Amino acid sequence: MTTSTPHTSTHRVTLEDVAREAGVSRATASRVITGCGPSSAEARDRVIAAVKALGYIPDAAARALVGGHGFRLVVAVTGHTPSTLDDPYVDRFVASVAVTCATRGIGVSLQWLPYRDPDQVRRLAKDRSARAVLLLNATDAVLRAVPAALTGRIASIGLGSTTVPVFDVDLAGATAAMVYHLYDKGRRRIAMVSGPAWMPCVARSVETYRSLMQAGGLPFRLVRSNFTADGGKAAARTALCRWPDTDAVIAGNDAVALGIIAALRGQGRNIPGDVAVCGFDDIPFAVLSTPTLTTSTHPVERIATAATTAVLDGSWASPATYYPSQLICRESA
Amino acid sequence: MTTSTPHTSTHRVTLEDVAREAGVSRATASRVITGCGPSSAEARDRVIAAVKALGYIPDAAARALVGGHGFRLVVAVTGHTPSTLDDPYVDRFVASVAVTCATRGIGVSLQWLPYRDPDQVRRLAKDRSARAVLLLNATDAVLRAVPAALTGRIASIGLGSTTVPVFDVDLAGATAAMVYHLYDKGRRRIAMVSGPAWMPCVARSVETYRSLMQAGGLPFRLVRSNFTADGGKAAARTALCRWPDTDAVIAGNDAVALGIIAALRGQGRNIPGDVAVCGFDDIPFAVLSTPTLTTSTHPVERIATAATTAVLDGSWASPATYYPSQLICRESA
DNA sequence: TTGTATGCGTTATCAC
DNA sequence: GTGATAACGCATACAA
Repeated sequence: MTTSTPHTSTHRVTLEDVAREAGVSRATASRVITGCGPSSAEARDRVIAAVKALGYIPDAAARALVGGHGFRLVVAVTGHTPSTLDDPYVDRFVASVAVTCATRGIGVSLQWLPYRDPDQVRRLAKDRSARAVLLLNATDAVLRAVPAALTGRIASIGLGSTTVPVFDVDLAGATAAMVYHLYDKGRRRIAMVSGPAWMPCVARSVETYRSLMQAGGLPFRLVRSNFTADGGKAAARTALCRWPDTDAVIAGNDAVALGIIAALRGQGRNIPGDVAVCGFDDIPFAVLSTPTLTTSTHPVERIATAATTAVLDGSWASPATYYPSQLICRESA
Repeated sequence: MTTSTPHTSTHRVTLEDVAREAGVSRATASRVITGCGPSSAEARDRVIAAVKALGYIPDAAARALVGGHGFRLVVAVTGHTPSTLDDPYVDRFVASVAVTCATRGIGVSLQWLPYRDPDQVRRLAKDRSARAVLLLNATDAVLRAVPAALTGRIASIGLGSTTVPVFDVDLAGATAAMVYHLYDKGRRRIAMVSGPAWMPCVARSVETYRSLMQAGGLPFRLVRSNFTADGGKAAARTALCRWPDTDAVIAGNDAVALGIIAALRGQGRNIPGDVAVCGFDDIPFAVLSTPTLTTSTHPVERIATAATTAVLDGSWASPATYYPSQLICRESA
């Protein structure tokens, strides 16, 4: 069963070698390995044995060439400047995608998608090396610019469309849980410091907050910010200047929440005594802040893995998949 | 000069199309585009014009197939468990690499390299889809297992070898600056909470600390930990139990430093009054902690970009490149 | 079920 | 300086 030719270290083992070792043709070996097409049990066993014996690894380049599909997954992040990519959330997402891709022998590349030039999505369809695309912070304009050629191999985190499925955390549920939690704690003048208005995913939080406050006859107090601690500091000042009696703040993420806490304490306010603050993401340092931060989990890894799998396999169950976020009650609210 | 066949949106423009448009052979078109081989000025102009007119993008898969090289950069992180990959530093590094790779049309994949099985590096050489490799937290055993086939397209962050160039932050310089800073502030009983002993990069910090303390006739107080806040908490308790009069602690990173601060404050110690604490990395939350954290910068993006470029271009100036870290003095030390 | 033959898009080796 | 032509490794339509 073993060929007489020894393995020289320079020689790469190819499908031809496997077929010869198994005593079958290349076609049969290929069918067994890909799992597509008919194959007898005996042939299958022999091919599999040969694969293991020779340590065969399919050449992804050749597969991509004949298959006509690319070999890298592109993560495109919409934003106003290239520094949009310089974000811990993006980092975490990309790393998760990179892990999921690794087992399939493909890689990830990360690029900025200018807010001002949504049509750049089309270039991704032209580039044959791009096997699939994952959109982050996509706007309506970006979604409209998605060419039909990308259908089935593109997904979005945040906002989706009829042709682009969306995978994200259940922001509405998370926001509702926070509002209820604060209400239970006796808070009635609850403000929200949300992300920038142009980010579509922000709307889901804001709308939930708005409808809940309205239903309860409570005041609607919204301040727009970015997703940084500095943004949180500024927003806190704005909010307390505008509505001094605010007794709770829901922040867009933990960084913002920590910025808000810093600003509030700087003004002599007691957290959570005077103002309760809660964040979103449950970053590692949420448990290290003073006070420790009440927040809600963000299953970034699950989202990244699901979106990657969907876009690579080219099939998904639903046009919209939202993963639950869990409220983590600590000291700040 | 323009062909009569219109561009159907489904048809991908290939080198054949460019050659036809330019009125030359595929070979000539290829020579012009790659820049390798002879070509007349006229042929060059016509090919370049055709490329622009048709919006031609070379098929990377075909290039990789004929060239024999891969199309993805593999980042392999050594550690005891797969959760080694679940680290903000790794995330940040991978994202930076993914950005640098994007402009070259290739992708990144991230995988765990088991501490117990260093020989798994060899598999990367077998896999033709891997164009280059970047090692994180590589041990001596891993470095020894690196096959010759990887020479010229592998680099390491942390520890290098004669065949594997290293790119990293100047940990020795950063540590020295911290020790001097603490000394200037009057601290004399300075402890260090380092990363685990098996991580070679940790040695550079420890050695610098050791020699400096020895030179100054000061006590050497080392506690091993991991790079998490919980690890920092435990290490702080150990250190203060062993050497109650410790008046300063140098932590392995900011997470550890914040854990140390939390533990110390829990024991009623005043920071920096009783004990000065400094970290490393200068994470965004170093400025948000109470007290704000004295730390040192970590140019992860520069390191990642340099290593990626070196390993992709296959050439580098020096076998070891260390980037400076800058001390950031805040309240904690 | 299996083997034969062809094509994927590019680079490189030759003659010319 | 240029143009045929042979690889590169694999998947698949087709014939057996």
